[in-house]
Amino acid sequence: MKHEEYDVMNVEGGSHVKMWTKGVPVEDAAKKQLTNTAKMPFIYKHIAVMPDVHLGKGSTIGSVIPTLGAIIPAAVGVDIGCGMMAAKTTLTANDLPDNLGPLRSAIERAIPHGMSPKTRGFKGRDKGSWETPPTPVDAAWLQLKDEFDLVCLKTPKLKNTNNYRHLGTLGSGNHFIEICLDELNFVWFMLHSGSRGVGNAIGTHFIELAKQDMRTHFINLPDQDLAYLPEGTNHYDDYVEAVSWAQKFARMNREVMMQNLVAAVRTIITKPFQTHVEAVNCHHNYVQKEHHFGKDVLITRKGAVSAKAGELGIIPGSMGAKSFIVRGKGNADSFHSCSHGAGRTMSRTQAKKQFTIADQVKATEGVECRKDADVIDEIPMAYKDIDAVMVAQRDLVEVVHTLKQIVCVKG
DNA sequence: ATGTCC
Repeated sequence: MKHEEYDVMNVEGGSHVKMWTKGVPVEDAAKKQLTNTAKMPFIYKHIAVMPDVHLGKGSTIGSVIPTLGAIIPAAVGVDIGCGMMAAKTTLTANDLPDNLGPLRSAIERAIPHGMSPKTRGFKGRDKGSWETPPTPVDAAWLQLKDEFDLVCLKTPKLKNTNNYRHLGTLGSGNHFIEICLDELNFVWFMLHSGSRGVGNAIGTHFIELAKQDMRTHFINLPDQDLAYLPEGTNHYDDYVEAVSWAQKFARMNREVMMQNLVAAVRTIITKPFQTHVEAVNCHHNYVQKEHHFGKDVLITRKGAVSAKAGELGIIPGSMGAKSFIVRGKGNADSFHSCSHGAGRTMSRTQAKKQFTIADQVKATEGVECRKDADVIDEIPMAYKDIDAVMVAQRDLVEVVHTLKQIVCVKG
């Protein structure tokens, strides 16, 4: 008899919750949130929970929510299409300079990062968006522009975002750009970012519309952020179109950044090298139509990665910890999914209270990165043990490469 | 996560 690698939580009046969390801690508050989501009448089969699960807004981060006939915009959230991209190069550790500082500076100069204050003249400059977007941005925007005009008709505030000037920019928070070494000392480029201002505008617009629709139809919910859009309504159709465009923007955002990252590295390392020897570009915060157990359904992955049989994905560790390039095993019960990281064990506020700059310096030894007060919340000790997380999902993915970061740029 | 016109 096959040994099941997941635990099952039964929810009265709701669907099952299958949890790949053996050997990793799960907060009670996260279980409560999963129970609320499982009670929604349009959940298809069951909810799948990844080992990095933790409390989110409305529903947990680190979960896969299959739905039939409705969509929950707050489950996708505001950073629509957030995800990872990684590319292997022909460079090895020996090709890198001893001092990695100039390499980090070159990346910081080449790729806008941090917030984009809309007010012009704020502290004299706008770090987070392009003043004059370079050629790769124009080429990418040409593929997004026509649909952008259509989505603007349904999401008016989209016109007032940075949109074009945000394409190929990092953002802030836990978005980052890294140079890593794999187990054979090959150099990889890796980055984490999403759909910037446009996904935020689309996400907040439809989350608000869904909440309004619930009030109009007197539908009571255990949590306002489980407000949904039923299939067959205009709002549903408009959201599906808009969310899909934001996801396309996010994927291209990462591609453009990767192009500019490679160009920036070439200004420092003059030895010729090839890139994209292996390459992965995956969302971990998105919704799309997929086929599971014989039906076309909507799969919302909120902090989870697609892991079809043979499909490559990226599971980043925290700053100073290992990251993994993984290959999916096509596990049907997980709706072909895996975790999107280690998962937090404490809030950012708690981490800043509990740890010092000295702790962060020690934890990120050997990594060329910021070590100031503003990045203490990213300290590895605020995250679950990545090795335990990988063991808990061994029937979902296998590890192809183990990466260790040596340069990290944060927004 | 975004951006400070909520």
